[in-house]
Amino acid sequence: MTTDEKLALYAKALAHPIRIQIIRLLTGQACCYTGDLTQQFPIAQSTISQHLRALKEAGLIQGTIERPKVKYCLNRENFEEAQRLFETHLFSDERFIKSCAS
Amino acid sequence: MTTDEKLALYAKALAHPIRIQIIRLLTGQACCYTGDLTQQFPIAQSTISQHLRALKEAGLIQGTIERPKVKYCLNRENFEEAQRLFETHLFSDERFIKSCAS
DNA sequence: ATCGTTGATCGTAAATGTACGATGATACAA
DNA sequence: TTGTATCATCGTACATTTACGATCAACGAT
Repeated sequence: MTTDEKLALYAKALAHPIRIQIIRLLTGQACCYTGDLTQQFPIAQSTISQHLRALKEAGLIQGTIERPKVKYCLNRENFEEAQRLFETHLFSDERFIKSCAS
Repeated sequence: MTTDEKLALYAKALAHPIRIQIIRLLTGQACCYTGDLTQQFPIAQSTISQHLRALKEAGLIQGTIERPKVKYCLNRENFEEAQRLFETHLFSDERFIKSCAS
């Protein structure tokens, strides 16, 4: 998978306000449970679960079972990779801006 | 529109490899024409045009007519806002990581 | 053994995204 | 006027996303 494809997948995982809020929550605290989120957001539990799966499949979070709950944390390694990709491959101003081609 | 919604919209605009590549191209040079992109990418011209519209509607690029071509540039103001939002609202490590709740 | 709690998964409907070829619009050139 | 070049838009087909309620699975408690 190319860098651009990776970047696009991370961006896709973040392309919904609920998922942004979940990620923001998890950068501000160590972890949370599915139940915390279903209380906090006015959407169905099954929809929350879907968003959590999207974030998990993108590698941005990980869940561990703590019966009867499931605890979610940031996957710090991948989250930092995403951060690094955005910063160095998209937002970097370091490159010389060439004059207009053709 | 909330900050999270803005972030999600910017992320959505970036959620495709072609659009990532277009943005990357435009951070490395001042501008490009639609024709440059249709040559460079192995997809139909109408599809390129669609991706350009998505980026334009998200505010990340802007086009100006230079008959018979159309010149696209980054919308620096909004692009920097996107950058700032990602850095300060998503990727910032500055906040204290609280211990696990509930 | 049955119940209760928690959260994932299924089935489904509506909306959105992605790709293509065809067509339309604009203005310059012959 | 009739082409030519460039790019947007239309129409369309297929896939994906998003949302919901219903159901399932796991396991501790009664």
